[in-house]
Amino acid sequence: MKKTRILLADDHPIVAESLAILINMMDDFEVIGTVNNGWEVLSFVETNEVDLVLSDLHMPVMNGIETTIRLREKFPHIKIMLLTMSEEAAIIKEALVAGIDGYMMKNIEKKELQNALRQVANGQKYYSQAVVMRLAEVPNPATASGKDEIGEHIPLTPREIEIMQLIIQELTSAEIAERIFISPTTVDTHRRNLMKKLGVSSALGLMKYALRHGLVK
Amino acid sequence: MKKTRILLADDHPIVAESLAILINMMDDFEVIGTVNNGWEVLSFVETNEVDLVLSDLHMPVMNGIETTIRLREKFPHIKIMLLTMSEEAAIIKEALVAGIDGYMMKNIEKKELQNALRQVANGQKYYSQAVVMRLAEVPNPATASGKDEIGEHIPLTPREIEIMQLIIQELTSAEIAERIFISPTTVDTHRRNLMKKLGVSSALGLMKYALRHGLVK
DNA sequence: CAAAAATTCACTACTAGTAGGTATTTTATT
DNA sequence: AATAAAATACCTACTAGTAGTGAATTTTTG
Repeated sequence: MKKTRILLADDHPIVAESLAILINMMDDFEVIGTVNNGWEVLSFVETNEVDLVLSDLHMPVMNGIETTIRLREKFPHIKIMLLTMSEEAAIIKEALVAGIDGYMMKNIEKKELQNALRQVANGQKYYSQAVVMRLAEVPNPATASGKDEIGEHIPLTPREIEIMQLIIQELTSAEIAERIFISPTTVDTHRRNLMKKLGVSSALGLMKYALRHGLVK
Repeated sequence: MKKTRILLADDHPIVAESLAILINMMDDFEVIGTVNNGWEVLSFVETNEVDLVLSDLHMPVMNGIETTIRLREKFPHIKIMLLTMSEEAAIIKEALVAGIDGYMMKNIEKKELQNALRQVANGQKYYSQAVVMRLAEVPNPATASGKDEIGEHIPLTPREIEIMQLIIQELTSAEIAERIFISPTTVDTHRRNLMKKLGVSSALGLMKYALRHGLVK
């Protein structure tokens, strides 16, 4: 089986070297070169057969995104992954628009890196959890704080969920009763039980809860 | 090597069946059961050794997110992946908050599914490209149709917007009046004008409009 | 089977919201 | 200054939702 030929781009020699060692330990990849910036990437691929570029985002002469865009123009078949310290959403989005094949944080483990490389070499995309979390504006469970905004989970019965969804569809209690063949007073009972359980005092409160907990789209 | 035991949850039998066949063709996974909704997931895992739940998002009795939350409480070791048609950012975010291990569109290929399953079974997370693209608010090059369901834009006055936001915060007309130093009857007038303008007939309708048009977060 | 949970229904009472109409004052625009 | 748009305010009337309590029945669970 032919090894995937990787070009490393990083302005920190130590990082590049250790990455090269790590990758060369994998038996389906080989690092065929390391360069220090985007310009060198472009000139390297002119004269060498490269399958995948694994690049840092921040580089002195030409950064990873700029490099991606230019590489895409002349060598659309070459895969490009960014390996970076930055988690800024704006930057991640730029990279995605530029057509990046993968985006990872530098704190990943060997195994994950291998998976990521395989996936991208295979024509798929790869984005690490931290990237997705940042885009979703969800605090990274590993990195930070602890409590999240969703609040505790309160168990609702199937019937309650059903009725809540109908309430949110703006049906009146009478209409709900007709729809599911129960008495209007029963609907009101469920309604009150729901509000009491969830600690809200109106249909709006129910809707907010439902939205936060994915009970409705 | 022990196979990873997978439980499928999907309310469409055809989907579940074909998925089961597909997965059973992989030699490191086996489908040990298929169920139709979230409740059945919860009862199934009570009596069976399940390593990974591969679930649809939209299910009649209990949807994928709700299921995730409840499963996390009692069986934190079980991996959960959502396989769905929905690409709505809000839903994806809910799923992430709920602690989902993977999120994929239903249009993926076998190979990608296998990668995803391996990755998650291995303790990592997996998110398909469409998911990340949606979160980044980048139009998916593959899917990208264009128009979305936002509907026409109706001009609201600043005061109306202000009052609508207060309504959505679940303040009563009296409270709103007190807050912004006008008469309760005036608040009611704005309220009615809003509903008439937007063609809705309740505060819930107002909230839905506000959500669709980004007037509230 | 027995206990617990869920679902069902009814009664009363109160209140906030919905619906319609009308009218004055203030602010913005030409 | 004149007109249009927005914001203000009140009236009546009706209705749907909110709140408390109590209880019977069915389903689920141990």
